[in-house]
Amino acid sequence: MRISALAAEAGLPVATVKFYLREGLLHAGTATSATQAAYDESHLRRLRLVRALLGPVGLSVQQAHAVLQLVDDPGDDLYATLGRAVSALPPAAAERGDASDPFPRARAALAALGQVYDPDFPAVAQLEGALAAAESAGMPISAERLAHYGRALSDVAEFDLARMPDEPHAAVEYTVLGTALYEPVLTALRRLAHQDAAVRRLRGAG
Amino acid sequence: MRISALAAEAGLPVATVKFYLREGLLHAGTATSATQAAYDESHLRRLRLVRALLGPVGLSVQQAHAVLQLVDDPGDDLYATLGRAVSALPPAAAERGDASDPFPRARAALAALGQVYDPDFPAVAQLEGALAAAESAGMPISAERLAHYGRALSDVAEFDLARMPDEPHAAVEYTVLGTALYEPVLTALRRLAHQDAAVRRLRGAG
DNA sequence: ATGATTGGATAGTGTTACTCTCCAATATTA
DNA sequence: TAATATTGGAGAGTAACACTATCCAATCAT
Repeated sequence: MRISALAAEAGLPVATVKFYLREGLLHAGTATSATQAAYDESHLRRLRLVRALLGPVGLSVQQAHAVLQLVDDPGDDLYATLGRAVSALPPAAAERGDASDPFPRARAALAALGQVYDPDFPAVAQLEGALAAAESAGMPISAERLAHYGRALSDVAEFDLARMPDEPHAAVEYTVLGTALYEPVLTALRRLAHQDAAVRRLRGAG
Repeated sequence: MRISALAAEAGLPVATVKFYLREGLLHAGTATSATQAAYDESHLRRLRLVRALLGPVGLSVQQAHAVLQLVDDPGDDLYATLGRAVSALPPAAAERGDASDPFPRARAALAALGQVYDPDFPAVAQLEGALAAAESAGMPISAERLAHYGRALSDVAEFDLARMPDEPHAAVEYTVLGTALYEPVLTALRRLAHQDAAVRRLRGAG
């Protein structure tokens, strides 16, 4: 398969495929001569993944590159790799404040939930940022709400973890792509559940 | 309070505050002369909200404008206003396909969950887009997983709905800002719950 | 043999979210 | 009151981003 066929199958302009090659989002084809290379199914699959990450998931090219690199070759330390990979995904995290207690809101929240607090895990900074944003926007999150949310999402996490593959490479792919691809599903489902509940409530009232 | 004081309190350059005024994200101050205007607490609160929407929540200026306009004056139809407001938030939705069945994946998913399917509600298109992205990236979402996620988020929705104010204006503000500000909290909590579950699992194994 | 296509490089485009500069009118300070 | 600073408003400029277009000599297809 040459580049024009690849681009056509993926539904992209050739120029865009070349751009992804240059940016390292897509591995090069096998050269068959000085001015020709062959592409296969793996390139097509990768292109579809790239499009999903750049489009619906909303990653930048840089973020997608970071994520794909970790999926392609995860290091020895599975735990650290997962942390790094997930930190490449939006939303943006808070900067760490006071050195002795960099993420006070997140620390308190996790303590209340009875969960591990590790300031080096990037999602902690994300939680801090999200809590701080809600607070500064005048809609702070109550402990009660946090507890409720935490319970619901622990439930989701248990489900996901139970289905995580054992083999490290597959585990990283599952975790990273699962986070990137399934989070939008979760937010859409939340909104729809809201709508559903609202409709039932209006019906009951009307 | 003049513009320089307002900007200083909000921690923003004066030029940026002027930019928000131009873009309609911030209401004008009350003019005290041809070249002076006074700003008050309401402007400061609004600036904090705008920063939260543009920063951690990740809205574009356009999206933030749309959201704020609906919060500022919601129409008569509460249900339609909420739909419109939430549709202004990311992630991007799928385009509707075949006219007779524009969102097949979302329709099937909602049927399985026993929830209302209304193709005009924008979150349906978001769900379709997210499901399609996962599928085309090679990680389709099983019915089992969807059911599990749906249950967990219905739980979240029930909690939120029970706390929704009765007065229409307040209800729109609660729903829209709640969605914008609390969704990042939910995704952060999901990631942390994963980490927590993973740590416990590694500990158990090691 | 001849026209089209390729990989590779470089430059250009449209969008977004600011940021800078300028202005005459007004405030503040000396 | 004179000198200096700041204001609201408008327009142009900028940096990052994700492509997109153009060009080239080498090669392929017919």
